[in-house]
Amino acid sequence: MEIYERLGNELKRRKLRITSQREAVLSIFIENKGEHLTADEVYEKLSHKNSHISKATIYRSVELLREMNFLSKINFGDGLERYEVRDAHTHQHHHLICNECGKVYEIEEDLLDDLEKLIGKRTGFKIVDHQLNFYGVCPRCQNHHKEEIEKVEVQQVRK
Amino acid sequence: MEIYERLGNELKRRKLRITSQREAVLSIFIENKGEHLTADEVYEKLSHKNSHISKATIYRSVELLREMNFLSKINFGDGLERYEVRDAHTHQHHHLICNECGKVYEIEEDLLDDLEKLIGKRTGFKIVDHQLNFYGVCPRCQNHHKEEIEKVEVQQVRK
DNA sequence: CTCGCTGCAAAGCCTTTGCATTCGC
DNA sequence: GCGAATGCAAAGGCTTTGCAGCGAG
Repeated sequence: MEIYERLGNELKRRKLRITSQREAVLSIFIENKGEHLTADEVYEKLSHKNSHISKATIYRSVELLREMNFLSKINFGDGLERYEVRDAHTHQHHHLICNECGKVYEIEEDLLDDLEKLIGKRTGFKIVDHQLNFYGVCPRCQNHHKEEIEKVEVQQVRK
Repeated sequence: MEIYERLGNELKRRKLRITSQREAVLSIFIENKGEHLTADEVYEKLSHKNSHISKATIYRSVELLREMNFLSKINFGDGLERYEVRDAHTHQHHHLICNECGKVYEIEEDLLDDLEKLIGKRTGFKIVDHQLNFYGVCPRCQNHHKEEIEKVEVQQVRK
């Protein structure tokens, strides 16, 4: 089923209204699949499309879309709340965050399905979602370090 | 090695100063192992010990302690930055968060050591940390749901 | 004695809220 | 037309920052 149709159905089911703003906010996430957008970034992207929706409405919409499972909330520890489309048909994916440059890489496969089931069984939790972040230093930043060390060594040799 | 000694050494190594405030902040985490404290909670716990340290200093200290790997920063999606002691000798643990009551449970074992190594090898990242959160409904809240449903059914039968 | 650290208050930023107006149904 | 949703501006809450004074080395 098409996603905007699903949105309409879900809103009806909850006796909420189908508004252009709600559809527009969802459209930004669909057009930017794979990005982890903050409310402010959604606002900017909408502005560029000459669609002026107030920030208050964006905050209200992303939270609603999350409750209806169209979006996932993610957090990379930078103090901002981010959201991304949640596609029921694809696997969950995870994030690899570089502590130095802040860049976020994605790991496409979901390696935690079995783990999730196991933990659910063992704890009695009805688990509906998980979020896994790895933190480290990406290859690029590792190379920069090496270069700096080499520079220092060269300078010491020159002394 | 004792942890305050490690703190002193690490501060010296970085040519920073050993202050009573830094030790006091770390002490709160040691005395509250297993809790996930916000800056404000640290402030409150210090006040109860008649140790009045300004919030600014607490924010600066927890961030420094994190950089030095004495603390881990964790985020449960409630808009607050939390920290907990990071014990090099014990395994990492994960969090199980109830979407209804907000309670956080801990899963003691670390199931991701191998996964971390695998991903490091495959991506070239030098991974130093990971954070895994599961979200769902805890057994207690599931029971409340059942009771509510039963209530409704009983009322319907009575009609 | 020097320079880093702290405390205080103010500023900054992201997010939420109150309320009048608009608009879906 | 009714009640929900939006927009605006203001408020709220957590965190950071500037700067004077203090204190570790």
